[in-house]
Amino acid sequence: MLTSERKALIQQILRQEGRLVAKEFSQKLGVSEDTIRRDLRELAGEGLLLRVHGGALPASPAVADYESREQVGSSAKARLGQAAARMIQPGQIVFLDGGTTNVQLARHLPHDLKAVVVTHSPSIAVELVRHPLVEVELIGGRLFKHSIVAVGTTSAEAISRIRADLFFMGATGVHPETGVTTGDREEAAIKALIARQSAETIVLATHEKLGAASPYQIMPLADIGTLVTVTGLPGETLRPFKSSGLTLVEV
Amino acid sequence: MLTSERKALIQQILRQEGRLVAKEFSQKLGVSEDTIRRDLRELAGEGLLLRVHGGALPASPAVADYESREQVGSSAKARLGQAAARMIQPGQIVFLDGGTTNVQLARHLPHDLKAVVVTHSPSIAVELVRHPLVEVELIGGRLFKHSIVAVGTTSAEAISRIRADLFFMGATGVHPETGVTTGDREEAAIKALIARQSAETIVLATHEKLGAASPYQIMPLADIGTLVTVTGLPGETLRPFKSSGLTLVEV
DNA sequence: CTTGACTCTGCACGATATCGCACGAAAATG
DNA sequence: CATTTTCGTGCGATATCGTGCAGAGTCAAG
Repeated sequence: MLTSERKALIQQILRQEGRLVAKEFSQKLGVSEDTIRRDLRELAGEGLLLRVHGGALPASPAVADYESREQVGSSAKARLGQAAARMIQPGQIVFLDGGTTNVQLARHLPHDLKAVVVTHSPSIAVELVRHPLVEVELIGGRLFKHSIVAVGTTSAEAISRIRADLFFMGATGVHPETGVTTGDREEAAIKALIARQSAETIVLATHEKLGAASPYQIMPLADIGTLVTVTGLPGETLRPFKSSGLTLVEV
Repeated sequence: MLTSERKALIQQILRQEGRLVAKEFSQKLGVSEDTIRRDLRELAGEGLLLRVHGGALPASPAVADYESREQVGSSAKARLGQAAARMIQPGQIVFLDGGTTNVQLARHLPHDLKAVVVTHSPSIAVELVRHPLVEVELIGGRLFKHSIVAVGTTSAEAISRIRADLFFMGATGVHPETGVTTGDREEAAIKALIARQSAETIVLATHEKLGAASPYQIMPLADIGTLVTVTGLPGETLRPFKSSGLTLVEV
């Protein structure tokens, strides 16, 4: 049994049964527990499963994950969201991507702002119910549960019929070389499509995303119009972004 | 049973039933009370639940949940939702309408149920993120904020491309003469369309909706397949429904 | 063929986590 | 106030974890 075969089997079992006990599995395969534990550790390192005491669980697109992300740097995200909300002019058509930062944006939209918000995120849509003057256009499609956004051809088709003034994009990595990246291929494609349909693309990035890279590229750095980030970052972190031609906003 | 599984189960039970008794739960799982208490303490430490003497309560009841708790008959809605959830067979394609009762339905879907859920309600979509085996298809369109559902031609077009086995419909009035009614014209039209695309339409109605009528008719009573309502209603209220040919389920 | 670098695996061992039990404190109950 | 239930903590037994290390196998260069 090859290591990669074993790892593939582990993931298959997690998908089918929703859990895996290290001891039990090692006996079933006739290898030592250590080997299994090593596999589990490595897969967990790649984010492909959730390591727990005694075994592993699927890297659930589950809510625990999403909620924990919501709390990471929440004050910074709130600041970013607030600043971004002020960039919207009355009457504009704005596309809001999913993600916790954009939820903050939605939450901080001025109450007297009249605008049209297009989104493929049901979380954003629910958030905007409170804003009486904002008209919400929901993009449908297959729900990608990890990010809680609609993806797939249905979404792509709906998006291609819309032209927006601004697009507030979420991303898991913003890097001078690899550009703007995210963790899912299909999500990356959808984000790129939305950007093509929008006059200007604005990326909100907390400090831990600057200089980070994820597997799938959405677009090169040069295609972003504006990058909004927090103040107080070291000059060497920001220099490559400043020199790449985009507008850098620190809040 | 892994520790983290137990903790996940605790949170699920709190979402579904709104409370958990330590002693009772420990017996159900066959572990000591101490273990459960430890779990509860740790989860409470992370702010994931509210520790109370004898057990635990949900930490931050979700908005829909909170609202339904304040209304009369919240437990009735939960009961209806629970009963409706059991009517779904594995592998079926189910259309879920918006509304608080259907949120309860989504929350009570069996955790091991593999099915496809189609919905034009972003609230339902967000709720279903927790169900790893349920594939969610989101219908897009203009958001009608009062009911938090997507409506309009975009939605209609998307709906017309889908055929579902079951449709769980929400309504504000169910009356022997005026049929099933709701408060918005466009919403009524969308509901009627979904019903046409579905093999069977099931209406969940709490007691205050039976015999009530709203301005816009969705469909006559005869076009409903099943009406699910609570037990203990007077015979004269139910008689006209029983004689109209639909299946009446009391839970 | 030999050698050396590399990977995979299993074992040993100390560190950590989990769990049930015991006991006194605190809270609910009547 | 007395009784009962529940709670929190300390403790020991057991399970699980991570790491260091050594043996076996692979592979390519010499």
